[in-house]
Amino acid sequence: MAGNGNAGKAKTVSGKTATSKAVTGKTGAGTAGEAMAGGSTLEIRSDGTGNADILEAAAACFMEQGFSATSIDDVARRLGATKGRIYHYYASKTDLFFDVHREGMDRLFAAVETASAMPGTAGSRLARMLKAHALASMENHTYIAVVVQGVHMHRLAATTPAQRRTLDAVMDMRRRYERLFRSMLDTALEDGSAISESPSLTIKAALGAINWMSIWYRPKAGETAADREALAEQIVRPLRFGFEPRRG
Amino acid sequence: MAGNGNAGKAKTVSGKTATSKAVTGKTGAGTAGEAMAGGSTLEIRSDGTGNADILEAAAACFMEQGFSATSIDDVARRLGATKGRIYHYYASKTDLFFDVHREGMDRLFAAVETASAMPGTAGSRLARMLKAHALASMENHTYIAVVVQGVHMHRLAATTPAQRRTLDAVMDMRRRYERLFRSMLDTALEDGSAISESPSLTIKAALGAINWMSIWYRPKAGETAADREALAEQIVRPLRFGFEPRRG
DNA sequence: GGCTTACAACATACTCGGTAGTATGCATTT
DNA sequence: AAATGCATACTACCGAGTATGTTGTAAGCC
Repeated sequence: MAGNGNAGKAKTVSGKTATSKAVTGKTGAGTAGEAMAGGSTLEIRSDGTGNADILEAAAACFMEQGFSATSIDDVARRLGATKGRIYHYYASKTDLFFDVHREGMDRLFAAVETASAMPGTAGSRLARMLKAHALASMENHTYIAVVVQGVHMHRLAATTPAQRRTLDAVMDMRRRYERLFRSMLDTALEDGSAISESPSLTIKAALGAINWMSIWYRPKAGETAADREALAEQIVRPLRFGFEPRRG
Repeated sequence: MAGNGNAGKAKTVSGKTATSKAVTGKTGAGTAGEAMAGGSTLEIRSDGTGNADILEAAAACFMEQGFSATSIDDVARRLGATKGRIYHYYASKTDLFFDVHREGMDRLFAAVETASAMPGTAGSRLARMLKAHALASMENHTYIAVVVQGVHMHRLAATTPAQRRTLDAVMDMRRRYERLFRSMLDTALEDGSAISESPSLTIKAALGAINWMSIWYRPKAGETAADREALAEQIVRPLRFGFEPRRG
């Protein structure tokens, strides 16, 4: 029963001893301990028609009220639906949250990896990545707000058994993401296109400055892509050059 | 009844139509619209013997689990006490949260205002303030984690009537705090001890980078004051000089 | 200095609304 | 006719706030 090849419809489940719907590892026979890129341990429906709306509504609710203050009924209400619809796709509120988180991370990865493949010195590529990160954070700010919240989810959802696994996968995703920036900085340090006394903290400072946008940034009415572009540029500039005047 | 000079014991209350304990504005007859530094609209006991422990426990719980996931019983359990003790001093969970928030802001103000009074160019004083902010954030990281959460409290606790006032006071405190940095940067821009194309975003980036520490920073076992000093220095440095190499 | 009174500083016991999760019903599609 | 894609109805529990009881202690009185 568990592990049949039916890849058409898999409810997002985490733990539980239930009989029919407990499907923890789905895509093929995943050996425990795998950490594939992009595909976490939890899974959604294949065609994202129904879920996209749910994800969108959930992301908005989680952003506005936070995880625990958001009720499933809140999400359903925003959808113009009821709990039944949500629980048809997700086994628990936590699973829903993690799926929003995963979606957000996916979008970040896509944006930043594209930027990292651009030509130029490692230093300028790092700047591009930071700008891409800022831009993606603005364009998907509801999802990214959830991603930010997810950092705190260390002990919170550690209740269910295999739910812990999905959380580990999410945490791993975060680490890999930060490593993307870190390794680019290391390259830049080697070829002299960047300087840093403590690369780890330099990255944390830069990413922190941008992630903090999820606190204060809200899209203005009539905001254009050019506006966001300018904003991203202006938030990255002080990180590149600092506020100390340059002489020479 | 309301507004008597009894400054010895005032329960922290926000709204409510209750008879005996509704004391919203206490220190003298505060005209509505005042924005005094340090003294918010809500108030605690004068001698902080009993509350200090409550604040400490509450800050720890709020940091670990967040506001809405923390129950009053959680705080009481950490205190080795019961609800009764907490509700003896605070009228609601929200009031408790705001008091932790206020305490955190008070400590930040104290640290940064001291730093801003130091000699040197405006640019170097700004750097000192940022470092002081980082240091205070580490030394009071439980409280500061609550302060960070407080940013999201816009719509959340807007339920009770006069509770809204205390929230406004808190928000005002935050703005004044950021303005401390902003005006110092403006001074530095005038005398040429700092550069910035967009002062507002430069401040947001710098403060964001440091505030983000409340996400990843946790005191190590056996950590010394010198360790924190070094950490503060290393987090501020990239903000001053950037990661782009300086020529000349 | 004893006695009482009153209040502070809690603990205990209870209410009651909200919420996660479940069970089931029902229409539509395949 | 079987499964999908929901909605409706129900349960069980947790948690905020309240009401009330209990103990220590300082104050007033003689």
